[in-house]
Amino acid sequence: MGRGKVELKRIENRVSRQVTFSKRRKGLLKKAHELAVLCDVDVGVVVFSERGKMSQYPEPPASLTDLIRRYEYVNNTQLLQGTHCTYHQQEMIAEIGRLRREYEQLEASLMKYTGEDLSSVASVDELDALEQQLESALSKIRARKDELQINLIDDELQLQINWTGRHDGAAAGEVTEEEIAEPLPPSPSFAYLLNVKEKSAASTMLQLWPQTEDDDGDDVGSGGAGGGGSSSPPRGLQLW
Amino acid sequence: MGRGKVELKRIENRVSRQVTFSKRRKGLLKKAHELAVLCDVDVGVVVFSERGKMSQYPEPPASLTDLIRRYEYVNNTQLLQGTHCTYHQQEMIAEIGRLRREYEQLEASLMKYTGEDLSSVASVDELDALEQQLESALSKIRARKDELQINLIDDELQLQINWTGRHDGAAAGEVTEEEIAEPLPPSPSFAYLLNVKEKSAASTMLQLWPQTEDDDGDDVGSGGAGGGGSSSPPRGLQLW
DNA sequence: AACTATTTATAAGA
DNA sequence: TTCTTATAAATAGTT
Repeated sequence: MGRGKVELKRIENRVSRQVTFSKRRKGLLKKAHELAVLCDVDVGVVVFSERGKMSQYPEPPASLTDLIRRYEYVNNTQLLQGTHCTYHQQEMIAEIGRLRREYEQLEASLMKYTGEDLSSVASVDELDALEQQLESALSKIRARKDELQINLIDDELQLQINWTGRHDGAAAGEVTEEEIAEPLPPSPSFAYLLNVKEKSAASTMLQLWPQTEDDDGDDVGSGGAGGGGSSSPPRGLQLW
Repeated sequence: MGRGKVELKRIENRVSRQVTFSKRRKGLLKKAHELAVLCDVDVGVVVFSERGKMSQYPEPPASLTDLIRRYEYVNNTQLLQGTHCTYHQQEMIAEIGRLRREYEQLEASLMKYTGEDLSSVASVDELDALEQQLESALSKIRARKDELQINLIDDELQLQINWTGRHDGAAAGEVTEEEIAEPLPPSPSFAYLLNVKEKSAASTMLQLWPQTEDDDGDDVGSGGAGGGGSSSPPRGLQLW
């Protein structure tokens, strides 16, 4: 369904494959939900992305687990006890490899921008491009600086006005508040590095625990690494 | 899709429900298959009819079982408790955490140098410092550019001299060689990212395999869970 | 991420 | 169940 037929074979283009994956995964989960609701039956779906991220229907792990139990019962398969650490370990090893590679690339980039190591920039053209980028960065930085300084001046001005004019504390607060440079918006695009919420940026992501919306439900077993840590994170199995 | 919209609620008519179930189950399994093939990912589906009959994707129970195993892993449902796997896993988990954090920091730095995200640079002083660094980088880049260009000119000059003067190829080679920008010195300080030689830089390093001379530190994961791989690597990736 | 031309899926009817 | 057909949905390619 789309601008052309697709033959049923692996999409070779990495990007198309990824895009198609997103679209179709969404579609599949929707279909699963519809089937479950319309026909009042139990449906379970698990999808692992190429990078190992898992999606599932039904949403909360609990139900899928139930389904799996049922599946196992039907199959007389007894596998929730196996001694299979291997698979997960493989994933972790792969993850570590990926992270190292990405880290390396990033570090190389940084070295260029810092001028610390230009050895990877062999051509004049590349140097030109880099130069331009740096100049663009510089202008942004200067703009930001100006902005900050103007804010400071504004603030002082407001302060003076408030001191010389009426002494209304509340009003003063509101006035200055508006233009204060947003202090550290939590840079959402990197959230995934700490947490597992965001999807887009995660070129490198090994899902070590299930994704849930606001979560709490997953009883992954407090045990884990540090053992105790029950207080701080509301999400359990916080490994680091 | 059909002659009328359907609202997403249980179909009350028993027969319609049954018919719809058949059709949609078929559709769902087809979609699952397409997703799996097109995007080269693992997909698992289980459907229980009202009367308890089970359908699944992939077809032979074996594969779905594997998927379920994977699901169990991802959910940590029994991970981290296996007595003998635990130690290495803990190390790997810690390693992954470290790498992610370092990656994050690096990425944030890069964003500053690129000017893409200055939100973490809140003070004028910091901006000043950044500005200076960038200017320093720029001057290095320009120096490097000049150097390259001079080399080019030198080369041409030498060429002309060699053409007009004596035709001694070897001598010409030596003269120009001196100033040619060192082509990609292997950036030793990052060696640890690929290999495990260097110690100094390794703020983040988990030894995953024994140190050997050459090595290509890539893709550890190929070996699959089955892992009969006693033959291939002479150094055996002895992880646990 | 949004758009749209097409292909698919499927509801209803036979 | 299966076939047909009108229509709703999904989505491939594009921007």
